[in-house]
Amino acid sequence: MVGKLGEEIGKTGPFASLEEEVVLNLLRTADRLMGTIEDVLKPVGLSPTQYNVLRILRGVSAQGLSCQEIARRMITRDADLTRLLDRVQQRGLVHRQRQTDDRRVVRITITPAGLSTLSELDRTVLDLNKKLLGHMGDDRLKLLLDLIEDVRKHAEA
Amino acid sequence: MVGKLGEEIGKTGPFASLEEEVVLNLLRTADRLMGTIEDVLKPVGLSPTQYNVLRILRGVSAQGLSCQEIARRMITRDADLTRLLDRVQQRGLVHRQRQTDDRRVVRITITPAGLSTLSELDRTVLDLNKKLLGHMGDDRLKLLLDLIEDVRKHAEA
DNA sequence: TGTTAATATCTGTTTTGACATTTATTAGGG
DNA sequence: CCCTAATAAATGTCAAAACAGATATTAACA
Repeated sequence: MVGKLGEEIGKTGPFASLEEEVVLNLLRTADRLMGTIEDVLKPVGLSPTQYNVLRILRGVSAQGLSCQEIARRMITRDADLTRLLDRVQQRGLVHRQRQTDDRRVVRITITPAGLSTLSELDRTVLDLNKKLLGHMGDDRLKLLLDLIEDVRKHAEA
Repeated sequence: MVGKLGEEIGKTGPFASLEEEVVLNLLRTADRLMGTIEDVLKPVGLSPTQYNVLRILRGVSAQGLSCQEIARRMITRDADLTRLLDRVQQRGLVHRQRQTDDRRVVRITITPAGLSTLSELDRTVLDLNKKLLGHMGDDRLKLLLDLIEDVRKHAEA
């Protein structure tokens, strides 16, 4: 029952269950992936969350999104989107404007500077993903995707 | 090419590659799992990292571990283990003692209070893991484990 | 219409994380 | 042995996350 992570982290006893082994493996794997992503973003001074927000904004053309729409789409949750946006706004990467019809919502758009920062990273990120997962064939990747989505849907419900 | 996460987060365009879709799905799934884990740990006032450290220490019997051994085994990396240990030590959950033969290393052991805190959580955590992944059969879980380990080994190398 | 609830975002405060540096101790080569 | 490098852990400092609560605006309904 002790799998390869069990050996690697020096654990002597078994995992409490197969489910636990999968959860811990998944968390550790995600942490390591995030580490490599941080490494490639560091040179341009973006955190993974900031990068994620910029990419979300690039994907929605010029009309932008409200804060809560951004929050909903993010890969990792962030309790304090306001100040995250403060920081990228100060660097000129996004633009904020209060909506006129509903003055509660603030519409966020990506600036040309934001777009250019992103495009600098596109090739690097593409290469990184290939480097991280390219060794697995497409069939195994599709299988993995199917299984992961099964987990995620259950965890998000 | 646009998978279910693509639909869910409202993305209109496709992922840049299958590899990217897998990476993003994996990160988002891990984030949601971590969220539910935080929720069950919150009542006892432990962070996931603190809980992880205590479990590592429980697994190695009484002789304990050095700081760097703990760091190596952790699920998520932590640059500041010293102060994490400060906090759990102040709560009486671990014990610190400098080694006599090599006075550079500090040996950390879990206290009875630490063990009892953990055992309070065992049932809850077991149930949580079942709730999160129990809907997938063992066969699919084993398949997922195999695929995830393939990713992790490559990412850790 | 007035009053309360709901929504969207922001702010204040405290804790935690990140990063670089520092101290203490041991190991190794000349 | 002495000097330098290597290792283990701790510390100082600053940025970012967590948590609670506040503000502004709109919606809902008696």
